[in-house]
This record gives sequence, structure tokens and C-alpha cells, in this order.
Amino acid sequence: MATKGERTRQRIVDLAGPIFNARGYHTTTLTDVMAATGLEKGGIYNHFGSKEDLALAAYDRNVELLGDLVRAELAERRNAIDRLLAFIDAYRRFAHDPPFPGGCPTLNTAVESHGSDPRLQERARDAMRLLLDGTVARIVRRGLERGEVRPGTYPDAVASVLLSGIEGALLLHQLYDDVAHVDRVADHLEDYVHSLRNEEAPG
Amino acid sequence: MATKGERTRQRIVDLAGPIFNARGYHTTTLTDVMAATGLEKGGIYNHFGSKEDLALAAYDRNVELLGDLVRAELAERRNAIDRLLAFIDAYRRFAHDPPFPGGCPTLNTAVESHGSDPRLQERARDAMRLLLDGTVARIVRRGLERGEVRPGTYPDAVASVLLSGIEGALLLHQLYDDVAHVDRVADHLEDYVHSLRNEEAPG
Amino acid sequence: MATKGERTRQRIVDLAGPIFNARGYHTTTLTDVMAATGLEKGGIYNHFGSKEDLALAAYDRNVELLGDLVRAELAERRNAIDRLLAFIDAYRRFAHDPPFPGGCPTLNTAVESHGSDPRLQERARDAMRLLLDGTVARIVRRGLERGEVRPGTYPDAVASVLLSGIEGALLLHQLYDDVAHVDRVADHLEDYVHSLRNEEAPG
Amino acid sequence: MATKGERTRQRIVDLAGPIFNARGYHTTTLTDVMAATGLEKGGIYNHFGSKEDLALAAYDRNVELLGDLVRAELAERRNAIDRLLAFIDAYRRFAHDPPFPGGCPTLNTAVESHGSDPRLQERARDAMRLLLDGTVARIVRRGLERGEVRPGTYPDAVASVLLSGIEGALLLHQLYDDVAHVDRVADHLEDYVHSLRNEEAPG
DNA sequence: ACCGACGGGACCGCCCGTTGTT
DNA sequence: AACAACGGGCGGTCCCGTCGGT
Repeated sequence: MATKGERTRQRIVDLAGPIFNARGYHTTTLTDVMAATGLEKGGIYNHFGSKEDLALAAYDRNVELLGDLVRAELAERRNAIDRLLAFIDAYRRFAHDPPFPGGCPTLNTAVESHGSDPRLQERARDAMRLLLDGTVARIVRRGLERGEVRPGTYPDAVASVLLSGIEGALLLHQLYDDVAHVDRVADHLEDYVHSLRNEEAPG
Repeated sequence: MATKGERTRQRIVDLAGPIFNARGYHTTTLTDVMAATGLEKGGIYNHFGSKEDLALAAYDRNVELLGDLVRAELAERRNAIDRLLAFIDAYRRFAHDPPFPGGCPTLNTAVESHGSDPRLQERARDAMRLLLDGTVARIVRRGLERGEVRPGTYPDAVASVLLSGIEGALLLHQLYDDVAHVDRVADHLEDYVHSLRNEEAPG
Repeated sequence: MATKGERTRQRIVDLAGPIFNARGYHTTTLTDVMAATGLEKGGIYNHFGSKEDLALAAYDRNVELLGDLVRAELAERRNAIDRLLAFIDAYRRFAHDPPFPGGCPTLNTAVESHGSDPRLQERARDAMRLLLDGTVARIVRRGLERGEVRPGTYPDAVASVLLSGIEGALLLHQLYDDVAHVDRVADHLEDYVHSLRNEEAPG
Repeated sequence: MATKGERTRQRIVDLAGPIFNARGYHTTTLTDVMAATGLEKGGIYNHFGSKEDLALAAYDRNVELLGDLVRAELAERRNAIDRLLAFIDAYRRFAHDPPFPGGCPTLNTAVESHGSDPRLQERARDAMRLLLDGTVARIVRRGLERGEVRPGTYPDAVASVLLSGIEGALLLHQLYDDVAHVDRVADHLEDYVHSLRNEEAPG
């Protein structure tokens, strides 16, 4: 079982995650985190060496929660096309029933840390790379190998299209507090994914 | 001829615009603007009542510059499909040869001001609304009227799809400093737009 | 006739006087005076070398206006007792129908400039000295000479009592926006002055 | 025993009180308080949320010190006339041997905060009201009930007269650095108070 | 004589981080 | 492990005053 310190650390991360995501790194102050956790500054700095460290942990936690959604949808789908559709659906669900406020943490972190905070920027790059290459392109590649995806399809292109559409839609959702954008884009991307199916697939 | 104050104000905006866009609102300090303009604080505050006012003016200027690109592409294209393709191409060019550093100002402003700066947020909403409804959806609506666009096409859906894809692609471009994402997404969106052409068109 | 510059200067003083008196020296900003006069900073500094100079002129003007009230009351009163009563009545009227807002300028200036602005402090001292010694004590002295005032009366004591009472009453008036304090104190001081009459006076 | 923070806070107040009273609210800067206390800004803002909060605490402390003088004089005097004389004497002593420099804090605060700082103004009103109504008028009222004070005496009038005289005298004392004004006015007010004695008093 | 623009400085407020203490 | 107190610095704002132009 986790020691008391580890549990406290986890509690801080869980409470700080939504705050950082909703208000942004610069806008969020340690006082906010102190108020949310009920801890004093010393109690927080006992677990994190700096505000940035805390923000990194909070970001990681948010990415993990979002990843849980994706993994849950992908589970038990074996066909590449089905997995891509499930991927899209995961974000549709994320928009409709978000596990934390503030929209997509990677979108937020990528934009706000751009040109000012290398470590957060790197974290956002890693998370996005996992989705682009480690998830979508990987699914397409395996789909090509298995003949589920139409030959000639470019895995990287599919990844760029899906994630650009999704992130852009989440931006509009965040900007207007209107899920319609996400639904329209998800519909479109589903059509796009259907068009990737290999019709010559073996029985 | 413009008065000296107006020229100075314009110079401040021109110099502050790239800074705010590249480093973000919170990260950018008045000292940065002072260094870039060579003015003292008093000289800047003579033209802007607050840092926020300056940021608003800088954002507006950036949006105007980006809008110039779009308008230049749209000019003299009358057919709806052509206009939508030109719209996409404007952003492709924006990514390849940006008039200022830091990526899409509306993306940046929308994200960073979210939940912290209502006025900047509103500006971003307005700018995006102009693109969504005032540009893309409007083109589609007129294309439907003229029979250039396939009946049954939803103007708002096209707007959501195009702008989500574009903004998402600009995000990836910004995150990895790799234009490939923009090109792939632009290619995809062009296919999508082609698919909207009314094949039953007269003549 | 006064030159244009002199008229402008007078206009500035007339408009600045009430502002300085009502809001205080430190609280009043040149921007306030600019707004009230419609002039720009250059137009003001053309007539005054500094904010302090302007405040001095404004204070002098206010003192002059208050002095007009006193002189008007004293005029044509020859008997010392009558003149002292008139003096008290002048302040009663000042409280009931003030020529400018903010209460007694000497009270305000004396307090606010204490320990921070020697020139304003000196001006307040001069103005008060004129009232103490140049007016009240002087009246008493002449009244003693003429046998109108009871022998043994100390002119300086009368001056201290009258002006302390008056200024203190004006303070309470200003603090609670209630003239009752002034009326009560004026009544009391009138009794006091009556008690100074030389009952053994000739014919 | 008081915690360290409370002792530091008290030390700040004790050191800031004389500064604020002697130089005024606007003229006193946090740097002054830093220099006097040896603390950095962070150390001060740990105990006070703003300069105004600190000034309020400092004012309260000064009022308390002055109140101690008054209470010490009033103690063990039961007769109303004696208590009023003691009240006057307290201020005479305050002028001769002030517990802090700068004169009467309520006078200073009332004047300087007038029209610019509502909270300080309110504090001054409260403090003065305690003296007017809670002390002087109250003593008179009880004196009337006990037959110590001449029937027909107006408690509020006595309060206005005493406090106006005292505050006005303190003003002159402050303006000329001359206690004579206070002594003369105190003498006069003592005569006045004596005249309020009920000569028909029983036994 | 007045305007407009700019310099230059100072002040408050805030916020991150550290240290001693319990 | 957590608290409480404090350091130290910076950023935005504001304001007075000057100077060139008109």
C-alpha cells in the first residue's frame, strides 16, 4: 500500500489537474492549489520541487485520464477500421462527458507552453506523438498489413487528419461551449475512416 | 498624413504583435515591448491604457494580416468550390510563409485566454465566427443557391470541418515545427471540398 | 484688461481649487485638472511650474473666497464684540452655504501637508496666523483699548478658543456631513464672546 | 504565548503606527515600513493584504493608545463634571506628552481620507462617534440622571463643543508646534464644564 | 499659448520558493 | 511530513514633468 506521502502527492495531483487545465499554467497560482488541497505551501513543495514540476504531474495525470477513455474504446476492437472509429468516438465522448474541465490538456499545454516552457512543450509533444504515431498511424499500419485498410493509404496522413480534426474541433468546442462542432467533425472523420476500408478484403 | 502619435502607436502594434503571438500574453512583458520599440513605459502607456489593451490591438493586427492572406486568395474566385479551395490554400500558404511567428493568433489567443481573460476570449470568438459563419458557411450557402454545391450539404458542418482541420493542423505544425501536417490536412480537406461539388450542375 | 494667458491661469485656478479641496493634494492628479479645464498638460504647465505651485495657487484662491465671507460679515461692524460674533457667524454661513466643496481649506491643507510638504504647510500657517493674530486677537486688542472688551481678557486665548472651536466643528461637519456640530459650537462660542463684553463700559 | 507571526504583526503595527500618523497615508510608502521593520515586502504582505489594511491596523492601534490615556484619566472619577474635566485633561496630557508623533490620528485620518478612502473614513467616524456619543454625551446623560449636571443641558451640544475645541486645538498645536493653544482651549473648556454643574445639587 | 508625445521613476501587489519549527 | 513565516524580485500601473512642434 502507498505511504502517506504518496497518497498526499496523488491527492495534490488529482486536485491540481483540473485547475491547471481549466485556467492555464500561468494563470493558476500556487495559492489556488493550496486552497483546493487545504495544504500550505510547504506541504506542496514537499512533493514537488517547483510549480512546473507540479504542472507536469498534473498534465500527465490529465493525459492519463484521457488515455483511459481512448483505451477503453479501443479495447476488444481488433479490426483497424473499427479501432479508428472507436478512437474518434472516444473523443466524441470526451467532449460530451469530460472527466475534467478545460478541454484537451495537450491542446492547452502545447499552445500555452509554446516558446516559454520547454519541459511542458516536450511533454505535450510526447503525448501527441503517442497518439499520432503510437496509436493512429500504428493502427493503420497494422490494418495495411492485415489487408483491412485500402492499400496506398498513408498512415501518417491519416494520423494528421484525424488528430487535426479532433483537436481543432475541441478548440471550437472550448471556444463556443458548443459540442456541435465536435459532432460534425466526428461525423466527417468517420466518413473519412470508412473510406479507408479495403473493399477487396478477403472474406 | 498620420500624426506622430498614430505612427508610433502603429509601430508599437506592429512590433508587439509578433511578440505576443510568439510568446503568449502572460509570458510577454511590457519590458519586452519596451525593448522592441525602444520606448519607455510612459511612451507605451500613452497609447494603450493597459497591457490588455495593447494585446488586443496586437491580436487585431495579427488577425488582419492573416485575413489579408485569405482575402487575397478568395479574390476573383467566384465559384463556391473554388473559393473553399482557395480558403484552404490561404492557410497552407500561411503555414509555409507566415507573416509573423508563433502560429495562428486566434488559436493561441483562444486557448490562452480561456477562463482567464474575457476580452481576449471574446475577440477570438469574434474572429473565429467571422471565419466560420461569415466566410465558409456563407460561401457554402451561396454555392447552394447557385447550384454549385451539392444539395443537402450543411453549411455549418462544412465550416466546422474546414476550420477544425485547419486549426488542428496549425497546432501540429506549431508543436513539431513540421509543415507536413498542414499539407496532409490541406490535401484531405481539398478532397472533401471536391466531394461537395454538385455533379448535376447545369452547363 | 487681463491678457489671455492670465485669464486662462485664473480659469485653471478656479476649477482646480474645488478639486484640490475636495479630494486632497495627493489624491488630486493633474489628469483631474486636465479633465476639468479641458486643457492638456502643456497648457497647464505653461502657467504653473509644478503641481505644488498649482496647489498653492488653488489653496490661496480658496482662502481668498473664505476670507471674502469673513470680510463681508465684519464690514460695518465697529464694536469688538459685534465683530467677533460676526466672525463666528461667517463660519456658520460658510458651513451652511459653502462657496466650494470639501470643507475648510486651511484645515485640509494643514493636516495633509503636515510632515510632507513644507510650502503648503507654511501657507496654511500663514493663513491661520492671519485669522488668529491678524483678525481675532487684533479685534480683541482693539476692543480692550476701546473698553469694549472686559479688562484682563487675553487676546491670544480668545483667538485660540474661537479658531479651535470653529475648525474642530468644521472637522465634525466634514466627517459626518452634519451641520449641527457647527451650529452647536457657534452657539457656544457666541455665548463665550458675549461673556467677554465689558459690562462696565462707558455710555 | 503569542505565535511568532502574531508578534511580528504586532511589531509591524507598532512601528508603522507612528509613521502613518506623522507622514500621512499617501506619503507613507511600504518602503518606509520595510525600513522601519527590517522586513521585506513579502514579510509584510504576509500579515496585511494591502497597504490600506496595514494603515487601518496602524490607525486602530493609535486610537487604542490614545484611548488608554482617556480611560486612565476617567478611571475612578464617578461624578459627571469630574469625568468631563478628566476627559479634557487627558487630551491636554496627550498634547504635552504624546505616545506617538503626528498629532491626533482621528483628525489626521478624517481629513486625509475624506473623499478618497471610504474605509479609513469610516474608521475615523467610528472612533469619533465613540468619543462624541459613547463618552462625552453619555457622561452628560448620566450626570443629568444623577442630578450632577444642570437640567436643560444638551448632551450632544456638550459633546460637539468639547470635541470640536479639543480637535481644533490639536490642529493648531500640530500646525505651530505650540502647546499653548491646547492649554488655552483646555482652560476654556474646563470653565465651560464647570458652568454645567448643577448648583442645586443635593447634599 | 497650447497641444501632444515621451521620459523616467516609483509604488503597490503578487507570486514563487526557502527556511526554520513542530 | 506539514506548517508558518519570510525573502526577494518583478510586473503592471500611474503620475509628474519636459520638450519639440504648431
